[in-house]
Amino acid sequence: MPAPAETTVANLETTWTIREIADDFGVTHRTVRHYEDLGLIAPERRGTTRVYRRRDRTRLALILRGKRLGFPLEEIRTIIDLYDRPRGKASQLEYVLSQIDDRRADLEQRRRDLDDALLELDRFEERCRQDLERLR
Amino acid sequence: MPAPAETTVANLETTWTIREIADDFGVTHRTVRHYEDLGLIAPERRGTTRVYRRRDRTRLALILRGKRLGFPLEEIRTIIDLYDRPRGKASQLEYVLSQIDDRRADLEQRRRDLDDALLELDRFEERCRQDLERLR
DNA sequence: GTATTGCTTTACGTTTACGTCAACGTCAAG
DNA sequence: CTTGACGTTGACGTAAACGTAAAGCAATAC
Repeated sequence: MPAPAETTVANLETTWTIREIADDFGVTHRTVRHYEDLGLIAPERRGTTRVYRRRDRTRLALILRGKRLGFPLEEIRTIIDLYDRPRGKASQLEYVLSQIDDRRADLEQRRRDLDDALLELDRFEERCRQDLERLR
Repeated sequence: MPAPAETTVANLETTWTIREIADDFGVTHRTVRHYEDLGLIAPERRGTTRVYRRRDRTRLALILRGKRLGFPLEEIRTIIDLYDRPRGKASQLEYVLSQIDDRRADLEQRRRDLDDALLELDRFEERCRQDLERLR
């Protein structure tokens, strides 16, 4: 009988170098370090070398998705901070919940824009297809 | 009996100054001129003064929506060009249709990202509400 | 041992998307 | 007729998001 606990531990303790995660996510190491400069990720150090773990990968994925959505890095940082912020007291939780509402409003505006753009694209394609039909 | 044709013509011929459309869309006149420098809009001139018409407003709306979606201005220009490109011949229409597919793929990726982000936000809010509940 | 490879920091360069003067033309109001 | 109010064209400034080049340490490869 194998010991899944051990492999789980091994997975959790798997580490990556800066070049490795950069390659994995299709960015340059310079980009990763830039995110660190801005405080979006904070890898451990073994001596002077950066050591990246699973949680760093999760963060990087969050950052890159935020970028695909067109958010500036500073705003992405506030989002990450929001997710990471300690929320032991009720007042802190209330604040976090209000922030969540703000973010949701933003995302839903984007979704409206996106759906509009897709609808327009559909109509435009339809017109093009009809034009093409008429040429035959 | 009123003459709707006249009011239609009047509407179509309504013009605006740079400051007016800028204010209407919540941007500065500098921004509008910047878009003109990049070839995203091309207002008429009465002498040296820019004269904006309905189609310029439509374009500006397109540009600003593109920006809210996080597209760079150069990419927005290619999109506008796509919509405006002459497509008399079949080969041109074929090309436009292929471009449409590319754009749709892009937009749908964004929608996936957006839906993921909204789902995460929902789950996070749920956790926060439960934490808040436990404090009572 | 030295050469290569990969990590590090420091620092300046670049592109995008405008902001911010400066200097000038023009037209209606006082 | 001059004073605003708005228009125009440069030209330079700036913030964000990295790119790039210089120079150094550290471990493995030969």
